[in-house]
Amino acid sequence: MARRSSADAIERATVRLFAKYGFVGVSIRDLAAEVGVSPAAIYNHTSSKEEMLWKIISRTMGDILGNAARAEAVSACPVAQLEVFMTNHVKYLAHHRGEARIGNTQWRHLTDERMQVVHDQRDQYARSLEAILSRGHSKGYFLQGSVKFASFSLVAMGLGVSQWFRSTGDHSAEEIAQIYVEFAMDLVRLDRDAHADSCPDLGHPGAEAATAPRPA
Amino acid sequence: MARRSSADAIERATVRLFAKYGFVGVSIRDLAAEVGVSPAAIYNHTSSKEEMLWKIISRTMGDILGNAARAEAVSACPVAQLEVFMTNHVKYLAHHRGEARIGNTQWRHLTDERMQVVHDQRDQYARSLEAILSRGHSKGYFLQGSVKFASFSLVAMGLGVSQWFRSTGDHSAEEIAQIYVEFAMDLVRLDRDAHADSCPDLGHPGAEAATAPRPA
DNA sequence: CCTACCGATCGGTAGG
DNA sequence: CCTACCGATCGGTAGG
Repeated sequence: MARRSSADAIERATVRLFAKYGFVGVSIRDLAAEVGVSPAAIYNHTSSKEEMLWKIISRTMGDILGNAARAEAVSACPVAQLEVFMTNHVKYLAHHRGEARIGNTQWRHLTDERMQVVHDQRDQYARSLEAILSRGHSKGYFLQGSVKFASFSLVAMGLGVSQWFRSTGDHSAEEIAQIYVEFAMDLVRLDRDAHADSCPDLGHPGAEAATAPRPA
Repeated sequence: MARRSSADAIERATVRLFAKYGFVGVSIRDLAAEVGVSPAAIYNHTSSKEEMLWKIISRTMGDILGNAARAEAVSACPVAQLEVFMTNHVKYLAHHRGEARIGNTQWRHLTDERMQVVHDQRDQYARSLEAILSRGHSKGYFLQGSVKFASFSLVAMGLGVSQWFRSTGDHSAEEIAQIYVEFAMDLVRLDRDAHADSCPDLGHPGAEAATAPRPA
């Protein structure tokens, strides 16, 4: 795992330390020591500490909003959309644990305008999942009517993954994502018969798993 | 809402500010200014800043472990235990939002031994929920076999509540707890027939809701 | 409960 | 990328 450049090494150390000790709990001197340069050298790669935080958070928010957009684009069927959304959600948070922690707990240390941007993006992410659940409920695929709370729950479940996931554990991120897709389908109360009867995109990815009778 | 004493006012301000800006992001001077005393006066009520953090976290962990113990004691039936566990979980986290945030994100700023205590308590909490799910699965009430991940998911869902809940919102904590109990029963795939057939504690609290056919 | 202060550390910069 | 340093702020204490 060769460090390609100081910029890279600094970015990686920043994510690791901000995630562990928080933005305020990490000094420029801590970062410099971790990378093996002088404190002043950090400022060759950034204009301020807050800029480092913003870089991490804005990239992360962009990533997950991209995942959400791809989930909505994958099919006209809310079942397929939910499956892809949840898969992306869990896999991203498992593979970007530090970024997830930072994005969720450290945005209060951004300047006011940036804090507002992040707040709006979080809102947009939750609302895009909520929209999937709403459409599925309208079509009669998802019997669960509390779409707002269901949406919050599914988002929170994924954030939980970012807290305990270890790539060295018994399950890969892929396997965990599959389990969480199953949890999601149960939580929204997928009606497999209703879905099989009127799916607008027959044969979409996961349609078989979503309509086949469940193993006892 | 009269402040009964400075000690009380300091404790409340500490929870509020630690939850919002983090342990390292709040200075003794911030706390003093919030309460309206001099910085030095804070030390009439505590021996150190870390002691203030420990007081909040240890009390909170004790509270939720007590909730978990009461859930296991309420009945011999895992369905009743899960219902009570989830109700307590959601209601406590809705009513102690600041403490929940602090307990979940600020324990890294405790001394090593205290950090270990909190780590063990978090483990114990998750394992007590996991034990309920395991017993329910063995008895054939809960069809979901991924009890570890289901347990993590239910804990994370509750932590989500502590992030967005407002007592001024459309739903009371009680109402939200009921919805989340429903989510939990769906996520573990409660088999209502199996439960009605062999519940070891017929007539336990919630048994009716847990066995009655679901409204369409 | 206060004023006044301790040494240490902070984010950031000057100058090379 | 470095050494050396700036003013500000930190947790905590002395002395009353």
